[in-house]
Amino acid sequence: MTDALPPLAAIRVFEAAARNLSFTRAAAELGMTQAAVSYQIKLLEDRLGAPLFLRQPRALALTEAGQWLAPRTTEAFDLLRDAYGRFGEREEATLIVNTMHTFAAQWLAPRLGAYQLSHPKTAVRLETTTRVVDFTREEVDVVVRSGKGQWPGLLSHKLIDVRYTLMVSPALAKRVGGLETPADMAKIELLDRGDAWWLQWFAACGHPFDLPPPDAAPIMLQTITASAAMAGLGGALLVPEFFAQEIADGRLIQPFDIVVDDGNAYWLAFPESRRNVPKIKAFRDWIVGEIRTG
Amino acid sequence: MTDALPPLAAIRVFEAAARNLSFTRAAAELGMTQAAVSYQIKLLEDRLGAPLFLRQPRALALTEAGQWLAPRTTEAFDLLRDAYGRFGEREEATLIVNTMHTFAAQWLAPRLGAYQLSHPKTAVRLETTTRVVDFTREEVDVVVRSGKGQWPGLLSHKLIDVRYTLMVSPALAKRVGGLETPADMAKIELLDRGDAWWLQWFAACGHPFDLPPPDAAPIMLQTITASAAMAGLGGALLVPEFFAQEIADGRLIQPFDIVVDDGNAYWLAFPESRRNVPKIKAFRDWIVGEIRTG
DNA sequence: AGCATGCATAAGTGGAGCTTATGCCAATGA
DNA sequence: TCATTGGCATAAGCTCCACTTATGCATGCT
Repeated sequence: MTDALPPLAAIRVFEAAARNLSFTRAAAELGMTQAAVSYQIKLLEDRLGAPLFLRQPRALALTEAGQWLAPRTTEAFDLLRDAYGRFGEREEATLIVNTMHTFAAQWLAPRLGAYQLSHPKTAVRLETTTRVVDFTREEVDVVVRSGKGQWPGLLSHKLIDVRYTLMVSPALAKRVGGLETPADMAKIELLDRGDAWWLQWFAACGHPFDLPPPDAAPIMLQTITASAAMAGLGGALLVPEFFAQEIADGRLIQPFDIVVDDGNAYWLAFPESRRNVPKIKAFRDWIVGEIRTG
Repeated sequence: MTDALPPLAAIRVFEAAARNLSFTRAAAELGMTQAAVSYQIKLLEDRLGAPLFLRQPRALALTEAGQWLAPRTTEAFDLLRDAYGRFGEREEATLIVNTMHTFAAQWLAPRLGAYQLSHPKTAVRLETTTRVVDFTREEVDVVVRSGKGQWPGLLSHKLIDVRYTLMVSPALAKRVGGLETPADMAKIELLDRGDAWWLQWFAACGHPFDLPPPDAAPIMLQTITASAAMAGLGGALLVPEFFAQEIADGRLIQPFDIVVDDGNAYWLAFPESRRNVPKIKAFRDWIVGEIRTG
């Protein structure tokens, strides 16, 4: 395809001039000077080899060639103006959030309803993955991931420290006669006991303990592990912020104050270059506020 | 209308990249480097606040935003490409020639048929005016006008010298007993005798003559004056080239060799800037050839 | 491993696309 | 008739942006 299109700048100027039938008004509309319009029109006429306007004393008129070209050009520009004009609004329509399963299930999902209510114009699409997403390869607006919060090109906000503590169901604690000291841990099952956090937890409580061999099929999903714990099947290491409601309801209790932590945290992150995109800014403000107010 | 259109150069590059799903191929199509395409796409994405492409290892893909924008953009560009692509061909379709009445009637019109046959793609529209046309104000491709052939901004080709000579019908000459010497002129009527050329003509033939007062209603159109002469109503001053056929047919005769001339000529003229427009070039070549070959 | 493919990025540059300033023409109006 | 005004053309000069060149990096292929 021999792209014989004349310079687009000239075409745009022609479109405005033809619509206004005035170089001066076209210049005003395009935010440039009348001289620039005159220059571009001349350029286009030279390029096409035919005059497009008749310069009559006080009035500008299109030649036949111009009359033929003008409506077609305007039609094309109307399409562009419509598409790029509605783009912004369209873009605000959906926000794609990618998080880890646990955060989505235990923290975000329960709160999303409120967000949707306060931001009716944007629908949140919540995706969960285990793999780390690459913003240049996948279509995601913001992510919640764990780490130290330093990712090149990304702006991040700390949400929740990654800290684990022991949780059991009150019924289980009662059945084994109470969990008063770490030594009592021998009385209960350890859920998801392949989890390396158990090692740290026992180290932190200063009580030597022989960890049993890991389960054949580790669970590794806090939501499920927590369900097992609530069912009284054993003790689980869980992030307290994720189960605040369960503790408040009395479905889980935290027998010891011992909390382990490796310095990682859950972070909200998104490309630095998109920090001013309204829907992203709105979501960030909301989630940071939610964290602050508990 | 807030013309929030992003830079058109970026839009054009996006259109090509989206169509090719490859920055490299788009660059080749647009005759620029891959780096330039990458730059423009980034510019557009920054401007819109949303990525348009997913840069996957060996394959480029459009994001949802890109998928929404691409077809609309391509549609607009297809319109432009179609319009500006067909423009040239359309432009060749008609040639507007503006001449003086006499030249059109006596010289051009009889030959136009042959031109149309040899250039079937362009229709010639022949307009005649008395007023001098201004190419910037009226829609005309070429003119034939008389003068010295020097007009700023115009390119001109000399066609025919403006020379007048006496013509009468053979019947009239016979009726008055022949026109042998200028003295015989007293025997016939002078057609269009207000015409200043008569003064020059009598001066040139060296024979004193009292010009009668001008007609109440001067004709000033050679075609009509010539008709009157052919009808035997008197002698007329006519441009010989315009009446070659009538002389050949014996409908008019030129009794004396005396010819007057003020240095003016009929010229073909058109804007210098349009000298390479095919239809103009073709017409000029043809008319110059017709003049040369008589 | 090593090569090929394809996009990103940095640095540097040339010229397109402006602006400012001025001229010119014709219509308008006192 | 003369001054005024509206509107486009033109010249000169500058600025910045759209490019190129060169290189890097990641991935997939052989």
